[in-house]
Amino acid sequence: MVRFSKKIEYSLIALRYIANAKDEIITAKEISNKYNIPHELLAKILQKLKKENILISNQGVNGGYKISKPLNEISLSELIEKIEGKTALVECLHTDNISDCFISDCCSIKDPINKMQSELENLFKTKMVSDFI
Amino acid sequence: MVRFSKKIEYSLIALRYIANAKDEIITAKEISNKYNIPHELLAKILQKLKKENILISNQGVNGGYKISKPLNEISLSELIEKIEGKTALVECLHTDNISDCFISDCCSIKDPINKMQSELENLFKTKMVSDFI
DNA sequence: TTTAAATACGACTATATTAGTCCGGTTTTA
DNA sequence: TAAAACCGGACTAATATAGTCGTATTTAAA
Repeated sequence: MVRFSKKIEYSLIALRYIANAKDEIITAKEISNKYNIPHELLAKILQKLKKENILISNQGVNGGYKISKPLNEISLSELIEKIEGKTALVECLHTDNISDCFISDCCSIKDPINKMQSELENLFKTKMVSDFI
Repeated sequence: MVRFSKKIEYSLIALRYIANAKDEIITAKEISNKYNIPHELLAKILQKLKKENILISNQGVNGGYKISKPLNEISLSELIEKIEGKTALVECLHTDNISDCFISDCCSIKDPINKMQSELENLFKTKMVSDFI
């Protein structure tokens, strides 16, 4: 019910590794070899992190990735959202279109779940990626 | 990444409904009709809740379910564990057999994730099912 | 004592999500 | 110009979740 996806797990591992290397450029291959992470999958994740401005990339031979900002400035919340997109605790919260939820009239559990949602989000906002190294 | 399963959602809806009915006996059919929840699925969930001593059941004609203890004595944590079983944030934490995790030597993210796990568990322990009605 | 309405239980199927692969590109350095 | 890296999208595989089906068993009432 609450579980990090592989993408998040691999992101944490990779970010830690790249950050530790300071300004040295790190290739996807190096990380995937070291941690036995499928190369193509990791490559995708790093590309995403680059697109989201968490990493900086160099193409071509001797290319690779560098960290673009300190890990204590990236919250778990931000990482999850950028990797997986926004998610909600229950489906009917996902869309603003409440009418999608055919039990909305009689279903009063929505509001408390909403509150729960914020509490979780707040918790994830206070956790920085740097806390996971 | 963090989302209630339908089972949890349906459990909350059903528990609330049954608890509100006080000592009146409620059938799975009544709830599934009212909230458009697949009957067989809800029935299974109620049977599980009975097995876990959250509900009391009567078989036969005029049978159904009653609540066995106040909802403010059932934590979200307990409900989730009883419905879905124990889960961990990342897979290698799931089993005690650390050696399963082939990156355990070099993967230092495990401990912080463990801590995160406890924080989430604590949060879920403080939330009672009664908070969701 | 039979029937109908309910729970009980396990096996099965369908759907959705997640994880991982493949392939054809582009960029860049040696 | 070749090799090594990133880039990107479509595809497949594996797993988890959601839902169905069939067959018992129990029990109240006709």
